[in-house]
Formats: sequence, C-alpha cells, structure tokens
Amino acid sequence: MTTKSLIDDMETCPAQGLLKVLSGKWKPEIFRLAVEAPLRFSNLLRQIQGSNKQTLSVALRELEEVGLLEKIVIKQKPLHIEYNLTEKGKSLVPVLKQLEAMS
Amino acid sequence: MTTKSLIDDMETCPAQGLLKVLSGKWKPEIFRLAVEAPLRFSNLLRQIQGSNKQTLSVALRELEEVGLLEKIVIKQKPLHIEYNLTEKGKSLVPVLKQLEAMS
DNA sequence: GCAATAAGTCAGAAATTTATGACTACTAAA
DNA sequence: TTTAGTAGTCATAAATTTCTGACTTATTGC
Repeated sequence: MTTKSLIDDMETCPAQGLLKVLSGKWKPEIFRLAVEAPLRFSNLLRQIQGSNKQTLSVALRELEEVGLLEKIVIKQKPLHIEYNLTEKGKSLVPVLKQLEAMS
Repeated sequence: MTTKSLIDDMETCPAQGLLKVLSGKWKPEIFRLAVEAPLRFSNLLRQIQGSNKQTLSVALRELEEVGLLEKIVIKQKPLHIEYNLTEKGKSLVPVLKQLEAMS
C-alpha cells in the first residue's frame, strides 16, 4: 500500500490519466460491474472470485477518490453501503467501449 | 515475469482490453513517446529516467506482440532498431486523448 | 446491554513487478 | 580478427501489489 494517492499520480503524470486509475488487478472488473448495477461490498466479494476484502476495499476507495464512484451509506437494519457510478464514471463508459472494440 | 502473455489475458478477459496492455510502469510513457517519433532503445533508456533495460525491453516486446508497435531492424554501421506505431497504435491515440481530457 | 449482519481495518505473508549489474549477439570498418 | 557501438538477455535482488485471517465498527431489534 503506497502512501501516495492516485490523485497525486495524476497530477505529476497527467499523460497517464485514467489509465492508471483503472490499472490494478480488479479495478476494470469492479468498474464493469458498477456500470451494470450499484455495488455492495459483500456482493462484490462473492462476484469477483479470487479477489479479497483488502484489495477490493482499497480499489473501491481509489475509484471513489478519483470521482468515478460515489459511496452511499444507507442506515438500515443491517448497515448497507452502495457504490454508484458518478456522472464522470458514466462518461467514461463509451470511451472504454471504444477501447474494447479495438482490442 | 509471467509466463502468460498479454494476448492470453485479452482473450480470457476481453473486458479489460487495451487497458491491461497499457498498464505497467513505463508503458504509457513509451507509447506517448512513440506517438511523437520512432523509438530507439538506447534513446528510450535515456529519455525515460528511472527506467531500466529489462523492463523497457519487456514492455517494448509486449507492445509489439499486441500490435501497437512494429519493430524494424536496420542493418547499418552500428546495428539500429526502430519501434514505430502501427495503424492500430495510431487509432488508439484519439481514444487516449479522450481519456486524458476527462482526467 | 446483547445478538446478528454488513462493511470494513490491520499486520504480516505470498506473489508479482521492477531494478541492477554482468554478460552476449550482431554489424561494419579498420 | 579486433574494435566500437547498439541492442539486448540473464540471474538475482529489491520494491510493490495482492492475499490471508483475525479483529473492529456501525446499525437495528430484542
């Protein structure tokens, strides 16, 4: 776990932009799932087989920090937390589709 | 150094597409420089400060494998080798510009 | 206050990626 | 056939990322 945030990286190397934000073992998959439906932590852990709490937790925080996901706390029976795509996140979708198309 | 190639990864996880291809410490920078001018190994090593032969060598090979760069051997006085953007590589440029723009 | 459930954090281990320095291969010219 | 320049490879070390399992916090209902 680095002490330097992704935000810092984007400032010192703007050329990399969102490329770096979406690098990391599970981030593209997390993002893809977020496009389909709001995310729930325990759910994600089950869906992304082979992943683990620690890494998912950090990945979600970073995607949030960078403004692609927003975290919503729902104070209910058992505490619920949702991660939703932000507007910025949504605007990223067509660009990623282009990338996928040319793979 | 993995035994599995990036090509394999793209097949087993098409969703990640070129995202993974451009992840790696120096690949975005290598690609950016390739957009500006043909690359030469020793030159690259000097330009990308903090990098090293091994990593650049592997990165160049992977970018080549995936069809973004093409390697041209020029049998001259001292052996020269150039790495140029392929058509596929060129088609990636506007997409990356979009990504950068929304950072 | 206590139980049950969801969402994490934390320290340390394991795995993967990147860096270092010595060594090799090829080419042309002398 | 030796030399000089470019482009690497290879073994191993260092650094970074990811994983594991135990522990913590927050919430509601009883």
